[in-house]
Amino acid sequence: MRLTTKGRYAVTAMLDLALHQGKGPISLADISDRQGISLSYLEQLFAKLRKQELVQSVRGPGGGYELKRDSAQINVAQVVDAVNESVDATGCQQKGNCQSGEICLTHHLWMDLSGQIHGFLSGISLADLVVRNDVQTVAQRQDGRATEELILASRSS
Amino acid sequence: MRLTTKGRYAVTAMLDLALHQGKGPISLADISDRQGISLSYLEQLFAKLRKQELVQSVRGPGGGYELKRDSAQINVAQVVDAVNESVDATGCQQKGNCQSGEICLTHHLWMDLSGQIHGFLSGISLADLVVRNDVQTVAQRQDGRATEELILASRSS
DNA sequence: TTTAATTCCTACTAAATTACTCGGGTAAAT
DNA sequence: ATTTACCCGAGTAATTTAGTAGGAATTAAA
Repeated sequence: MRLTTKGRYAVTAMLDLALHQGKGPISLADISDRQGISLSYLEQLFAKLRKQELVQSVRGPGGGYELKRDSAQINVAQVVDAVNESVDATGCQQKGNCQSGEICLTHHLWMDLSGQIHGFLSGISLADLVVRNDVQTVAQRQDGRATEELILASRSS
Repeated sequence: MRLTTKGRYAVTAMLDLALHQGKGPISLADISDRQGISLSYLEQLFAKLRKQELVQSVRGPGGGYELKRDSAQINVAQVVDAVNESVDATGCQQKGNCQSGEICLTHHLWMDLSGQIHGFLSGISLADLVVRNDVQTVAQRQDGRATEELILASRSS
């Protein structure tokens, strides 16, 4: 079962994209600033997200990334799956060869858990997250700070 | 979120204990043979399980481990928690300081997921697992093989 | 047409974690 | 006494994560 910073970063970045939808492509530099994720690392994650056709890119100045589908059509499980291998709690990638070719004592338990997690995460779309109160609050804080930094930067120039 | 071989081994070993309950203490060597887990590694895991008072030990010849509580009173979440730090999907150990002291955009999502996983695993006791068909089948295979090996060993001596 | 912004791509690396091994203890039964 | 088993701490190889580095390709705008 892998659910580490990698998967969390991916979901966070995708949610950032969903929140700033309709303003043209969003650059990874913006996401990096807002979410505090290293730019190079974001590039690697978005390479995978693009392969899975969850985002599309626009190159050149003013370019960036956009969701390839509507935010209601992208769920959290898809995003995590795109960057991790899978939301899988078994040790055998569900093959059932966990104990020298045969299934181990707890194989079905981990299969059930995997199903549970996948069911939960696939039931939550980016659109669902966007309208959540806690997400709105944090997003406002992040956008506010970004604006603040812009003002500070323009003053000092 | 950590759910790796470590946690799976712990649950498997505890289930082995539950399956062979009432036959006196079970040695780690037996569990190692049946479940294909390194003996030394099992020792480390059982040190933690003992600290959490999930098992008790009997030293000396004929010794081993027994469940400290009834198998119905021990759930899978407790076992995983005993060896991993926790079944926690957040990156901040639920402290909410994920983004430079404040909560990150997806904090509540991972809190919810953690709750979901914990709820699922804490709803399954060792006793529940023991009576499952798939567990029974594998247990029979494992016990059968152990007996077979005994016969082969006695023949070659 | 140059410049700058941006994605794209590959390789490398530091830190952490996992999944062990090793070597010696300590307690208790025979 | 000897053996069986738990107990304990240190060390280690492999893997993964998280991130760096450097550059090439693309394209909008100056």
